[in-house]
Amino acid sequence: MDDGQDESLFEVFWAVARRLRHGTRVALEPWNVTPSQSRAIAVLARHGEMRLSALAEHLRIAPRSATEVVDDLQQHGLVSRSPDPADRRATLVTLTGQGVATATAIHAARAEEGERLFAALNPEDRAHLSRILRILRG
Amino acid sequence: MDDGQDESLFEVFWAVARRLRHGTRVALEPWNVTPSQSRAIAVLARHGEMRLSALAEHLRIAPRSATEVVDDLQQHGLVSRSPDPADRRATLVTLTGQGVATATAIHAARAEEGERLFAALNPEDRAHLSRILRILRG
DNA sequence: TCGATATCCTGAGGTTACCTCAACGTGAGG
DNA sequence: CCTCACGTTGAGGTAACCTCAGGATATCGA
Repeated sequence: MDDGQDESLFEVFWAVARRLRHGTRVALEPWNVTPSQSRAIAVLARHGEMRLSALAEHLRIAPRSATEVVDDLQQHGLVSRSPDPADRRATLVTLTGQGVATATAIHAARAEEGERLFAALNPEDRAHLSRILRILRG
Repeated sequence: MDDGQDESLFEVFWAVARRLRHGTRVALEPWNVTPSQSRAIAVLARHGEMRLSALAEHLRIAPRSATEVVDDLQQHGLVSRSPDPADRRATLVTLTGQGVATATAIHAARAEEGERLFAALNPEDRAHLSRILRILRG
């Protein structure tokens, strides 16, 4: 068996990830967007207006599923559809003003949540963690 | 904007978590158990025979949902139901021999997957990471 | 220029993993 | 022994994905 040092790198990492996930979920509540909606908003905020199919690719979901996510966001007034002038088969998805506002608010809330968790570390450990995670990210 | 150092502790952590999750999913494929089934098996392997309701509590799902997970596992021959002699309203869920074997195999596969990811670190960084994660776990 | 073929989106309907609500059998205290 | 609580399950719902098929549009080869 493991002596408890080894077994844990995996387990402990998961435990911390769970804390972070939980915190994020709570932080997202005020905007009542679902996680998948929030992912879509983040993609649009980062890359700007794009086709439904491109959004699907970014989210790694089927195009048909992106249609549904966009339907929901549109109903909440966070995105708008418009025909792509370059290809009338395609529809472009764009963040509305409210969508942009929501995107930045969510981003800030997430950052703050991370901040809150990582606040337990002294600067030196933060530097260590940052460096090590970048190695692991590959 | 952030200078890329701060923004990332959160983001980079997620990226690593995603890698770990993906790797685990792949590592679990050979046993074709779903993630929720694997969680249930892990709980039973760790704590032994228990009531459906207790299992539900450990998994943080509704008792009714635990029924379904156990149905699936039973159909795959990994657990068995038996009436609780102490309270005939309750049913006890027990890992079968095959269930125990699957549990240990999955545990080993997960550990190996973690090993594979964390192998990129030298012993010193592993120690750092382990220590820091334990702080964050709280 | 025009037909064959490919691409983009969406309607219809399925799956998975959860949920709530109500009912049935059983236990326990007054 | 009667009421009330508890453990489990049937019925039915939801969210977020999926595939398949079809209509509209683009593109390419002859």
